[in-house]
Amino acid sequence: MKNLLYLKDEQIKEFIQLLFYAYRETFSDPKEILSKNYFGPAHLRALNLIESNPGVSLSELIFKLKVTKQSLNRVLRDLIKSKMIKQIKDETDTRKKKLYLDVEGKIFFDSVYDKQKKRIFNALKNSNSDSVIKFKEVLKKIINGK
Amino acid sequence: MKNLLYLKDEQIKEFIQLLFYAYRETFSDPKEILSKNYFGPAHLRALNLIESNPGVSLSELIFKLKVTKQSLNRVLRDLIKSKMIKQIKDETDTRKKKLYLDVEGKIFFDSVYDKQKKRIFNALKNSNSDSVIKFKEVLKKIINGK
DNA sequence: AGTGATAAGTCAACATAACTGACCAATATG
DNA sequence: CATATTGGTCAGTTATGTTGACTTATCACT
Repeated sequence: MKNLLYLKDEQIKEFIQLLFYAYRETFSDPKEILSKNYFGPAHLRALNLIESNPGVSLSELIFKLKVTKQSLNRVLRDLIKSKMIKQIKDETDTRKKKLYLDVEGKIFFDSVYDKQKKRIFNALKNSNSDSVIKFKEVLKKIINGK
Repeated sequence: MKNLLYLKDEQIKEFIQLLFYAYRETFSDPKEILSKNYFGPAHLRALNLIESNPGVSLSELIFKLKVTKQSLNRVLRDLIKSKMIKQIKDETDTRKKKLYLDVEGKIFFDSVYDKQKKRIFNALKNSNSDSVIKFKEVLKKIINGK
């Protein structure tokens, strides 16, 4: 625990590379399915987040994706036009519009997720529950810490 | 080991989200330093790879980054013009040009890496050597497997 | 009831980084 | 010599991001 000698620059640099590859590969898997519907990586990122956070508002989505609302709006327009997502007014604050996958979107996302899932599942299937939890903890520390 | 009941869809979906955030945060840290030199994320990805793989050729870099040579060439032109990287002809195959960080590039990369390092280091400093190795193994499986 | 903040949406102009396709030159390899 | 490979370029296009300005509706507060 106390011995940090193994955490050399070369190790950390390798880590940075691995993060890049892992992200890129995971988000490249459904590329063909997406392009059939004229969607790109930006649509995938939005779909993933809306699916994981049903009822998320536009401003929350902007915060999570770290893009401008003008940029995100273009993507959401496409997704709404093709019935992938729907907006429902928040009851308590009617300014807010909550975003959900629409019926077609759920079907579509299933096929998208199926592609992404395989890669992660195969990587984790030989790890025990404890390793998976630890893995997530480190990822969360990377995200929250600095 | 055999019990995969914990590997539910929700867990895997969370994993996919965490990979997105972890990649984005790690590669956002040096944004300001980069923009001072009129560099963007594409330059960072190239710099990271050339630093980790000194002597890499253009075609190898294209393969690693999964972009077209036209796209990569624009980025490399910028980096060469500002003396960040240099090209050296391969002795055995003079068609190939090996890419290295140039003197200025090494100094510049140090400041870039310093930003990226903190996030990873802080996330891993409380993990033991064994966890770090396991973490890398899973990342590599994600990259290579499908 | 009025003021100011917030949420969503839009228009326009622009920058970055990706793409396709068509070429060319130098060099290596059979 | 013929062909493949490596690197480089030009031109045009697309996707996704940016800034800035402005509107509308709604909420929250005094």
